[in-house]
Amino acid sequence: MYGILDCNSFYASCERVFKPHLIDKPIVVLSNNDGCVIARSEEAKDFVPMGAEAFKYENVFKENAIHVFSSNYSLYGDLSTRVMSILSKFSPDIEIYSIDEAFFKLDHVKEDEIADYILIIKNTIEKWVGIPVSIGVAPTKSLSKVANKIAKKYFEKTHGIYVITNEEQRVKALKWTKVENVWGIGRRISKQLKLQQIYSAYNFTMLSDDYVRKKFSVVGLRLKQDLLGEPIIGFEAVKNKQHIATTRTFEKSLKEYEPIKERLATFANACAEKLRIQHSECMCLYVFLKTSSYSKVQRNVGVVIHLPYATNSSFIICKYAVKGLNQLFLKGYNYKKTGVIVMGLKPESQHQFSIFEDEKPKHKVLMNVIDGFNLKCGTSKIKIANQDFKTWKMKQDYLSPRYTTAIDEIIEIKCN
DNA sequence: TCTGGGGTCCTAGGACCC
DNA sequence: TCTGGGGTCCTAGGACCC
Repeated sequence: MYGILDCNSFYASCERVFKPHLIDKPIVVLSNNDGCVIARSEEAKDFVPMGAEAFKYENVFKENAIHVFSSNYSLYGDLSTRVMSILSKFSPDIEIYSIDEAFFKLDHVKEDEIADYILIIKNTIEKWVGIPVSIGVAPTKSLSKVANKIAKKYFEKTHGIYVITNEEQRVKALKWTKVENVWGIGRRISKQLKLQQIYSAYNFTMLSDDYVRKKFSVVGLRLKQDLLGEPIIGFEAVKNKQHIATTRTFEKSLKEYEPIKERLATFANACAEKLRIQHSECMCLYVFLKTSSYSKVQRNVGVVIHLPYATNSSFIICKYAVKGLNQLFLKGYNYKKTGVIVMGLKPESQHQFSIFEDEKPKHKVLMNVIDGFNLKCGTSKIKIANQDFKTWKMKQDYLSPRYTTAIDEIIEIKCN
């Protein structure tokens, strides 16, 4: 049996952990630069759609006494780690699927004890971390997702947990599930399915293999079989990333070359650091530069740069990223976003030397020292010279403290 | 003035090999 | 009129996820 644990309104719940007076109050959390809504508590869902532009909804926030937060990834990341580590005490086999979700196996639990067991998991996490969660269990991953939806939807009845064990429950659950809510069926495919009068997940599983295969490829076919109760979608091992991106929208648009170069250098450096964390090197970079997609005058350009040898040196990646920018930058535009994506990743251990290279990959020792120092003394204490001394602030007008990861932002308790 | 930021997998088609 | 039968690798684009 597969379980999926999903934190309820995760970012909003994180904000509540240290502000318990917000329990039962509507909360929204905004994206970087306070751009749009990326998380809503249950209470806020009726007033604000997902992705709503913050500046358009200011009045809605006020009128409905909605508490607004800038995203605080230090806090969410740390609380996520705590949730996952508790879950891993209850199951030897977990697959962290996203910041707020994890699949886990329950082979070690007898079938008739599963419901009790997952209730203990749920209660423990709520008690130890303070994050409410929902858990669905079923014979396959895609069915566990369905079970999870039921657990959330009928909270009063299910207390946030639901188990699909037999065929009757499976069919009932799939008949209840709208086809567009199936994990793996997105907007395009659900639209096509509805044109064929396929409205429920159950209808989808009744289509012929041939038709599904032809129309939606092996991906669709695997999903169908998984929904039928045959575990086809397996556990994913933790793998190194195949590409790594660092991209940001600027708070205000930038016209001049220098500040954009600084941003890009910082992003290139960040990519290099991420590469070193997973012990990979990259063979090429993609650099892009764009104006706001809402502005009248558009410039939206990118370039792939092949490196002479695989590297994860901040200096080299940065140097080539700036070379890319030099090809892309034209004066006279209001640029709003730039970014670097490193691609063609290879394990460091399989470094292919070239005839002109030293016996050690470039800057390896130096990068080790820099990473070690930054780890010990704080991120970005050592930067490269293309970067500014100052920290670029994004718009974060509603940022809560990093209660659990910064000692000077730790919660204060006033005692009489 | 204001509109995140990451990822994955699959397929078709082109270019090449024998 | 007719023109085989395998392969591989790479890329762009489309679909999906959070």
